[in-house]
Amino acid sequence: MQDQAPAATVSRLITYLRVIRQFEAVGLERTSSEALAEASNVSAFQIRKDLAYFGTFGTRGSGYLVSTIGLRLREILGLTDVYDIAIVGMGRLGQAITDYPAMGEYGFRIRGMFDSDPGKVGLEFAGIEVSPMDSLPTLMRQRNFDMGMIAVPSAAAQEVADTLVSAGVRALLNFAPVVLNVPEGVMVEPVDFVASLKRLSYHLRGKPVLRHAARQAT
Amino acid sequence: MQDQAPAATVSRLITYLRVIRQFEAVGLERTSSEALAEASNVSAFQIRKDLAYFGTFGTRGSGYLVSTIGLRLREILGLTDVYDIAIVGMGRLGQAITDYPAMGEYGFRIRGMFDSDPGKVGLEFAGIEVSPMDSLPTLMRQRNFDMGMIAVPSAAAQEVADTLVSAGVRALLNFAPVVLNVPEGVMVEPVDFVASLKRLSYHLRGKPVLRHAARQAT
DNA sequence: ATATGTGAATTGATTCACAGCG
DNA sequence: CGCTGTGAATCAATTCACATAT
Repeated sequence: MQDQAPAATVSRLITYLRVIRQFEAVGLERTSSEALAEASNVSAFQIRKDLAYFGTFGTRGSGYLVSTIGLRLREILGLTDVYDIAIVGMGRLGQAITDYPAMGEYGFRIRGMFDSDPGKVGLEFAGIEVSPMDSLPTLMRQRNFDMGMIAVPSAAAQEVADTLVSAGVRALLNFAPVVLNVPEGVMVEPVDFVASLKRLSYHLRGKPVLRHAARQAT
Repeated sequence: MQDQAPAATVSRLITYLRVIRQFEAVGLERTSSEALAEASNVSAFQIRKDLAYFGTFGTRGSGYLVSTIGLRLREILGLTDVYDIAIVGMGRLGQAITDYPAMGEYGFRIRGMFDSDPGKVGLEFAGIEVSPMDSLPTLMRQRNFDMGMIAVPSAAAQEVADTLVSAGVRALLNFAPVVLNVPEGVMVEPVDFVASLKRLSYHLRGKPVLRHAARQAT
């Protein structure tokens, strides 16, 4: 099962599912590519093309059933499975992720917490004990983590990624602002809101609401 | 000054600048498209093409000067300016952003905090007092926020976006997992790590390390 | 009659090959 | 001679138009 669909399509499918969930929440039963397009800010063409990568969903002339498109989207995105996750780095960020509510709504389960700081080892968050970093390979054999979240300082991120990858993890969420080198078949998703701010600053460059004094950025 | 370069190019420029900063940190003076490519995980072609959108940077035959490419990247990305930011929603997420250290390294300054909850109004974070939501238009006139960060629950996000936009803000960082509708010229950057997890689950779909029991996702 | 599903056309981004400059 | 800068070629994604199914 190779990734035939473009990455942009997958990102949009995630949006479509969000919209469908809103439709489900208000009890809507039928919808159309037009209605989905409206709520997702894309064209109806785009939606039909995106869905077409994965088969046929609706009935011509009448549209889509909210329930079936919802189920199919969940299946396509792999959200009908459960994923066990290891967080590496239990500093402020790691701790914040721990009790983030929205994750449990899907099958994302945090099942391991690691830190190289002996002061952190043994602490408990959300009922899970922090293990020392060097126990990761051993614990991996028992718990088979599907995903790893890298919440360590930039300087340590590549080493953590290597450890996770050699333990068999093939999906990494990387909060550190560095490019990770991983072998073919391993997927890295960067999460970096400062990078997003920089995309915004590019958008605003040269036209601030108020002209500010120039300043040397570091 | 329209956005001539593709969005993907801008994202890569941010990566290049990160690499250049590492080069600066170790005192490296010269580099090449090849070296940058290596450290950024892209092709040397891509780097030269990306830079070419913005002019000429290096000297043929010898490569790039780390200092000049660093300066040019900062200029292109608008990072030599200062941006005043309003955070809306001072719940856990808003508070966490408040004392995030990496932001001050660039010219991103948090200058306003807003919340509609009277219990939050008047509290102080990082030396800034939380103002009531309805004072945003007034304060906007005094402080001219360049960017808005939306850290409110999904249900309130669109309304907050509308308020910010009509106050004149043209760059929004949206932490709520909803699609925001904004007029032409306003840029929205979504930040949603659960969406990133879903991209990972798509990557893993049907091939978990360990086969898990099926489960109905919501 | 209506809205999906899809081949064809178009647009855009990436890759390449090499011309141009130091 | 080496490495940048760039037009041309390839590849990919989006848009369109319409045939198709209900």
